[in-house]
Parts: sequence; C-alpha cells; structure tokens
Amino acid sequence: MNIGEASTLSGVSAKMIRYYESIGLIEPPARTASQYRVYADDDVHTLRFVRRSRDLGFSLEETRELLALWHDKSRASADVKKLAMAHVRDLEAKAAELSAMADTLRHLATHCHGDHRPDCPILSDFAAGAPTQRKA
Amino acid sequence: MNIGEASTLSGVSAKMIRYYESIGLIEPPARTASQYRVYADDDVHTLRFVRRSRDLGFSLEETRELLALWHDKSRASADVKKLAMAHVRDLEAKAAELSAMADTLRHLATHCHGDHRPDCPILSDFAAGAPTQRKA
DNA sequence: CTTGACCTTCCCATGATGGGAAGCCCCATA
DNA sequence: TATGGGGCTTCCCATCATGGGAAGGTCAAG
Repeated sequence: MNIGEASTLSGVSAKMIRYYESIGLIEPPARTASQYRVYADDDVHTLRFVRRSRDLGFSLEETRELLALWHDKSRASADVKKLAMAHVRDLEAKAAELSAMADTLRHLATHCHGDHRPDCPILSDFAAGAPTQRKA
Repeated sequence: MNIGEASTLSGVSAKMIRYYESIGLIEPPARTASQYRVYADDDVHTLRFVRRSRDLGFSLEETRELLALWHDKSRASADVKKLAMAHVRDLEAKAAELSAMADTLRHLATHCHGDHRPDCPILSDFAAGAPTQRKA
C-alpha cells in the first residue's frame, strides 16, 4: 500500500510518517520503481504503536525506547513498567502544575468585580509581584 | 541600568528581554552612545508583569493583550476577568487531558507484572490499539 | 594599559507538526 | 490516446519560547 493508505489506517499523517522515517524511528520501507514508498500491514501496526504512544504523551525519544522494548522479546516486563511509571509521574507533575496555575488565577479572579469599573486585582497582582520561583 | 541588572531584578533573562523587544512586546529602551540598552525602574516593573503572566501560563500573545489592558486605564475589569477565566478553562482542560493520560497509563501498568517475565500488557495494548480519537 | 565582566548582533537548535511549492506518476474517463 | 485530477516525491519555511554560542565592542577596576 502507498503512504496515503498507511496514513489512513494508522491515523498518522503522511507528513509524520516521512518524518519518523527521516529520524530513524521507523524503518525505511521498500520503494516502487518510481520511488513511491510501499508499506505492509506490519508497518501499519508499528505506526499505530507509535501513535498510541504519542497519544499517551510519550516523546518521540521515549517512543523510540518503547519500540525497542517492544521488539526485544527478552526484556523483562519490569523494564517497561519502570518507563511507564516514570512517565505517569511526569504527566501527573505537569497536570498538577497546570492546576496550580489555574487555581492561582481563579483565586485572583474571585477578587475582581468583573464589571464596568476599571479596578482589577488580577492585573494589580501581575504588576506588583516580585520575581517568583521559576518552575523546574 | 544595563540589561543584566534589569534581568536580575525582573527574573527575565537578558536573552528574552531582547527578544520581547524584537517582537514589539515591550518598548525599545534608550541606548547609550555605545548602543547599550538603558532601563528604568518602570521597565523592570513591566518585565515582572510579563514574567508573572508567563508563569501563569499565558502565551506571549495573551501577555500582549494583558499588557494593553494594563495600560488602558479606561477598560472595564470585566474585560480582564473574561480573558483570565478563559485562560483558566484552558489550563484546566490541559490539566485534565494530562491526568487522563496518566490514568490510562497507570491502569495499564496495574496489569503489568513488572518482574523478570517479558509479557507486558502495556506494550500489548500499544500494539493492538486501533487509531484512537485524537485530541482537539 | 590590561584584564575580565559585560554588552552588542547574528545564526543555530530545540520538539513535533503543518503548509505549501515544484515536479513526477498513475489511473480513469472522454 | 490524450487529458485531468489526485497522489506521490523532495525541499524549504513557519510555529512557540527559549537557550547556546561566536565574534567583536565597551567599561571599570587594578
């Protein structure tokens, strides 16, 4: 099948499929005489794997490791679980960070009248703040 | 004061100060005869405002709007609150999305033995999945 | 006057993705 | 068979916010 069909079946854009190939995340497929890429069902399988990994927030580098683990029949499940749980902690930390920002802002907004008057504690706070601690 | 001091006082890197100037987010400061940028206390104030905005997850474009609102003495506080609350919803949506990813992955990991054996439902799931619904 | 810290501009890199141009290829239909 | 349209190819550029670093000028203290 051509790249278009592989894209449709896997849910990965043709653009990204070529990109993944260029960075060595996936194997270069066979080509027709006119240089068209030719994919097999197995390739679609791999592309779906990548997509699922991306959808769960793994970076392409992490996805590369997961693919390696997937192909390595002899690795222990502990290796996979370790990577997954580290990522879970990352995701939760990021989620908490965003929630904290939302809470802070929501709190500031509570004290803003939100009417025709110009006074607004939100901007006053912005203006007043000393340099805050930066996120890691 | 020079850019270094303004950077220290505001918590915005010199690199970013120059960048903010280049995209018109902040006003170009005066220059010495030798082209050194010269900042006043007010400029540090503005830089802190920008930093606070960024720390609360506003994009530079949103920050630009906030700065405009800040300088506009006649705008209603409702305008500010509206922008802030829209951003709160954005932040909360992103946080929820990350949490959902974490939950999914944590659930998968629950079923992974995490020992020396190679079987791992995490990767099996990755490999099996049909194209899932993409995030908006 | 030298030295070292600071400043200037300019270019490049990141991560993941999309947009689009220029040019070939393939198939169906007129 | 010719033509048109859609798919494929590569290549370059843009995004968003930030950092790194080179090459060179400046300033202040010793």
